[in-house]
Amino acid sequence: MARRFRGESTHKVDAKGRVSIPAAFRRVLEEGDHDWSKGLFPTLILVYGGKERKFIEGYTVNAMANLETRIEDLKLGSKKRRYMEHTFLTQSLQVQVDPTGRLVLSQKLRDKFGITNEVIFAAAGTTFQIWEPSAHEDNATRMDEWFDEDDWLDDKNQTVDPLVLLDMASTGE
Amino acid sequence: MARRFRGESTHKVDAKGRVSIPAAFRRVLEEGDHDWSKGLFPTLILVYGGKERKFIEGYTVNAMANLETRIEDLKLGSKKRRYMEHTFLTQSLQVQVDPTGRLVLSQKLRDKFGITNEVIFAAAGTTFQIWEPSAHEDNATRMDEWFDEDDWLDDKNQTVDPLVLLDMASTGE
DNA sequence: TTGCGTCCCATGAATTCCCATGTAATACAG
DNA sequence: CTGTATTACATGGGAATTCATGGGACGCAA
Repeated sequence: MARRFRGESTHKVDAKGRVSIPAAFRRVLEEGDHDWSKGLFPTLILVYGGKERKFIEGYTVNAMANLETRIEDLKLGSKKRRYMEHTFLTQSLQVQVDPTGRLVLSQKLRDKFGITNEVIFAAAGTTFQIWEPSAHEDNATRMDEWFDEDDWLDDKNQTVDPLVLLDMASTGE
Repeated sequence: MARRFRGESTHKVDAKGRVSIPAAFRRVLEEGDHDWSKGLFPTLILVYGGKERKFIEGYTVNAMANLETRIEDLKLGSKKRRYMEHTFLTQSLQVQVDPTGRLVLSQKLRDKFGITNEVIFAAAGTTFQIWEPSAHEDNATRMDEWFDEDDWLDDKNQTVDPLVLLDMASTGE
């Protein structure tokens, strides 16, 4: 399995829409671009579709190729397929990391997500997400609330480690 | 089963955030990194997510691969899964042991856990934890209190050996 | 021309690399 | 078994490199 995106960090967006990609993410992008070799600058795909997705999603070219294959497995002309194509193909764009490790978010993209002068990069395994900071915070808050309000608490109502979620699933260790 | 982390020890954190990893832990990290071979420096994963987790958790790459597999067993797009991804993937980072057996805790990480010039490494079987010293002490105290205040006491209300906890297994936690 | 995107150069800060030292642990010779 | 040589560990400092970020110049298109 290929290397994964990990971690999160905040980056400045300048007047031209340029943003530095976290160095650690660049390594993953390089590994995930079969055309890449040392000295070159990797290509990646940004997906901005999906009404409820409040973030721009970044894919390595390989990961996107994979996703495309899966979409093509859907029945030709079906709603499902059309929808997936609309979300992940139509509303996406291919960009290349520039020599200083940045990518450019066009004005249109920035407007769509309310991005002004900062974004948060958040890793999510095979992809990463680019968030407008306050949207990201909302999301984190909602997650914590969900976890706190639910019933993973033990008898004495003490907080519990997130790992309990795994033990409710199946396969013991 | 692979070698386990054991014991605890205190280490200095220098101005650059460098900390020596206890030598015994390094052996485990080496064994737990399938890519490692003599002369190389093992990779490990640090997890810093989880609102109630007052420590940084260190995983061998193999242990983390294992955890990821279990996360992937959760239903795609489910809250549980999102939460686990957020906690263990987004809020984590991959680091490599350096030639002198150290790792680096970034300023951001140190700030988040209030780490200044010392940390405590505490083994926990398949993982280990890095604590800010006073947080570690608080935790030890709380654990003792939890044990004392609960009902593992026998008829005469005398303290009991922790091993009794094992014999309650069937009762659930 | 006026806004937008691309390319090139610049710079401070953070991070990594390389080398050094004292001390503790271990091996070895007598 | 005992003093000494050797290696392993924990820690520190400075130099070299990478990162994140900013600015100017140029070309293109509406």
